[in-house]
Amino acid sequence: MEFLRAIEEKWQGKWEKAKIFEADPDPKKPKYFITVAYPYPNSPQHIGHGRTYTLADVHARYMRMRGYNVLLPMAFHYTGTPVLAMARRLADNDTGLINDFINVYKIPKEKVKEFTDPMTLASFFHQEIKTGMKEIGFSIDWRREFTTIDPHYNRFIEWQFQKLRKAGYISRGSHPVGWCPKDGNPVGQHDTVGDVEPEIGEFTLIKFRQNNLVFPTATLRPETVFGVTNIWLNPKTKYVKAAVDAEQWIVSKECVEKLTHLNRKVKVLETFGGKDLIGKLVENPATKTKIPILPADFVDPKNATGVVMSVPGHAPYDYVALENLRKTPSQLKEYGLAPKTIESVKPISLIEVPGYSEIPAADAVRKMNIKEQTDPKLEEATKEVYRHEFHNGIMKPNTGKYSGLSVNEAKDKVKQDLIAEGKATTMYELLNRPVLCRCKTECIVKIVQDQWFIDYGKQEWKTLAHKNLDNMEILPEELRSEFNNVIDWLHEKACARKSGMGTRLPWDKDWIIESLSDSTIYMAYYTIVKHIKEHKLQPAQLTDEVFDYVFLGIGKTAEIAQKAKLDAKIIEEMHSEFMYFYPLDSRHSGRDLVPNHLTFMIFNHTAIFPEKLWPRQIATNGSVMMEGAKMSKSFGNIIPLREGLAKFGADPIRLSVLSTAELLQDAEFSPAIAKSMRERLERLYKFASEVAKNSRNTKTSENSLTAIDKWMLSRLQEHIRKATEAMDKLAVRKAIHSVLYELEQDFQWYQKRITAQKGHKKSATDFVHSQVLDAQIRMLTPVAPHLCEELWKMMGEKGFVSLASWPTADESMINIEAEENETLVMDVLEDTLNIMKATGMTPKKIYYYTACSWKWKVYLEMLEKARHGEAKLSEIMKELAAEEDSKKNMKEIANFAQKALKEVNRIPQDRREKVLKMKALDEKAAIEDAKDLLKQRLKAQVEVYDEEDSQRYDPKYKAALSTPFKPAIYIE
RNA sequence: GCGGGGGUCGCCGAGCAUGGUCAAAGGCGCAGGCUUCAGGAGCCUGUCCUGUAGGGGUUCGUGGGUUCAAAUCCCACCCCCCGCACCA
Repeated sequence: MEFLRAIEEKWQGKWEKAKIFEADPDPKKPKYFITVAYPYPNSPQHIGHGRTYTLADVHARYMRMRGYNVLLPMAFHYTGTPVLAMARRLADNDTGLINDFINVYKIPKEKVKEFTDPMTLASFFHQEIKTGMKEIGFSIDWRREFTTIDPHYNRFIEWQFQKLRKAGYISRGSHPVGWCPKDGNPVGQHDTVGDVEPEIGEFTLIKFRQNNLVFPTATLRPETVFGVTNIWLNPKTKYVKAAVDAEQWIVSKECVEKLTHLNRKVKVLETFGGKDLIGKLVENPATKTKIPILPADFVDPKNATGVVMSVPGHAPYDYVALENLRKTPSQLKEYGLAPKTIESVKPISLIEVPGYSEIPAADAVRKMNIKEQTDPKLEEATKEVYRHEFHNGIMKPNTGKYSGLSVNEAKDKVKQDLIAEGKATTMYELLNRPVLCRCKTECIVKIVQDQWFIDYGKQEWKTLAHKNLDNMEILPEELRSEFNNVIDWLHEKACARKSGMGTRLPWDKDWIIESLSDSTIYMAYYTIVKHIKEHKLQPAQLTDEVFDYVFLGIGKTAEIAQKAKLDAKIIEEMHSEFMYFYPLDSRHSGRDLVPNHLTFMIFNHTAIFPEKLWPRQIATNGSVMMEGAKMSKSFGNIIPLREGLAKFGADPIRLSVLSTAELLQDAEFSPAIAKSMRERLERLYKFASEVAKNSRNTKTSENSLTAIDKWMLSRLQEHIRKATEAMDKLAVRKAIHSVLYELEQDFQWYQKRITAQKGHKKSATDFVHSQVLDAQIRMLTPVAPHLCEELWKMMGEKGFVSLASWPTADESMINIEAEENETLVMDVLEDTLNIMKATGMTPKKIYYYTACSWKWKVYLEMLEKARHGEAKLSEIMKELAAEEDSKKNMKEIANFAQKALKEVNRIPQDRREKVLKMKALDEKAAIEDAKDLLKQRLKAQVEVYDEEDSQRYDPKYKAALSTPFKPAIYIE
């Protein structure tokens, strides 16, 4: 362990000193520009974060070895509420959080106290994260580092927003948000107790009237207005009569504040108990019928208006409440209701649903055996009825012009019509209430006025975004359809808030641009920030005109430079560096950013840059699981990255997060995995040391290589090919498997073979070893760069392996025959073992009989036929019969052909081609060659004969059973 | 609801895009053996059923279909996970 850490530190030092990851424009080299979503410095990074960044680094390192001038920069996202919220929670003495900081992150108590200041907190974690990134060996060009609250960056964002505004993509309006009335702030998921997302829904308020008095019943199913039999009020709670805009409404007392937040003018005129209104009649605006107001305890005054229309035919709650009322005459009496009033209230059926009776609500209630209106099962019953009615329900004739429509269609039509006729209005309400703010106050819905939006809903903009996406590579490709959907769905996105850190809207300084909106095109900023720092430019010098020229080539440099009090040369330099590195070749992030940041990036690029500068690739990855649970702060199961590095080493951690899962999947991490990775690397190191000792100056001429050497080298090419193909798709797991495990398997077979083989030349072995190791080290470098640098040096190579080239498969070393021979040996061994198992024999001597030449000839002819479709026995027999020399043993041939044909027809096409290319195999020689190994593994004597060998020992006449690729076997 | 991903031999998990070499990689677990003073670990062998000759049978969520041939292609259904915003 100490040893690995020492290596890491050593090479990180060397890289930094040699500045090998600092990328400047180089016209002689193709460039490759990779960025990863910059981190929020509000807590230390953990191993989960490490995955995304490591993947990006591996990508960068791979492309560098493929000969590209790779730029991988990094910055820090101070914008918005994450940093602020963290500081505030600490200031509020959130003990859980403070404990995490002290115990999990091992931050000194004294230091944590200082974190109530957001800037102190941010800059501390900024450095912490940066150090971690260095310790894990990311190949970042640190000269380009910045934060999103740097005044220069603010200028850049201002420029971006002016551009968006001029393009007509900024709009303003009001929209509903979850809101804490006490804090006076919008609440999102992370602001609520239990991290619940406030779900905002739109209720339809249908205006039942009593003369001029409006009873706004809140419903999510306006189409059922035709089945209303009564209105429910909660008799035990307070209601008010209030002037709402130009009308007089009856609503629950609790509703008043909500209406105010929804921008209605509300003035309470009178307060009274719900029971005071029981028994009064109101008119249904849709049917003009007069219906009574009845009492129901299930009515929640906190939900919407607290006034509810009753549709007992289709709403289980209403059905049960009505039944309850009917059965308790005492209640009727209490509220002065005549039994006759109740008797006349009968469920009305207005929707026809297959599988249900006239009264679906009654069916559901009976099925679930619900007796009381307070039964929680009613929730489920309601959902069930609704689900069926929504999908399969048809409106009945008693719904007038909606008759025959599906519920699905009628729902919206009824709503729109009622609103248009002034018989209804709408009200936002939380669907999953109660939602509690962290301050324990119940949240409500507020309509925020004059909110600024980026209008991703614009059709022509969507078209551009689709165009970009269509020409982009998406890794993994499976997510493309999700991007397509997100582009279609997005609409106005609130882009500024009144609090937090960041850039102020240039035209309305009260607002601060929020973090998902100031992080959409910043990749461009990396290409110029180097110059800003180098020349110590002032923010004021970065005028909109300067940016226009640098990024878009608009204007004349001399004029711009003069106005900005800036050297024209610097503007040119920035422009050409931008033009060199842009467009962005690859964008990395966690897959959770697909529906927001990544898609915003696409949109904003298309809005601001010409098509040739749009991003070319997006690569996303899943998260890291720790013992089955997602690694995240709230679960308390995190391992801070730096702690992991100290414990397991950088290369093992890199390997761990990338080798256990492919892009889309979540990766499993555990100390055991990290440990086994470390051991795997240590074994490689040990082996490499051995090889290094032996293979200095290994120069072996090709002709001293034996079959098994050629086999190993041939296999090596296949592994190189596979690893390269995998890396091109960022299937790092696959690549690692190919390089580390599959290659290793072949290599172990090779070792077994040469160990068993008497007199295998050492020079050949050394040559093969060094070939394998050379390729293996190169291919492992992107994932385990530290160890590989060390091995590289050990192998006597000069310079950095980080800058060496990725190996390419050498076609000339691919040896089909050697591979087929070896496959034969493996098959023969396996078959023999199988026979031993089936018979329970312990063999003394084993005889193999390889197929004779005519069998091969027939076999190959069949293959040739099969190449152009299925080979037919009759055809082949005819042809064979025509041939002179085969006439003598037609019966034998027919026998064999029948068996072989079955084989031939199920061989895949590419293997057929291979076999045809190399013709008959010298099976006898192949087995002879592996005789030492076979003897050793089978613990028996081994003899090989050609089946037609007259000298053969064959007491059981097995030889005739041989077929190509399947020698006959006799064991005694 | 809308959208996305997924259901593989005890468990985890490849393979499915380009159907055949798939009873289906690898790891874990389990069983036996070797090694070690011991502990850990390492190595080897086995691990669907069945068979005294390399074979046969039944498997890849469920049910159909296409094909000489399907874990792999098509259709329907069931189940699980994730996202739906002003919040990163």
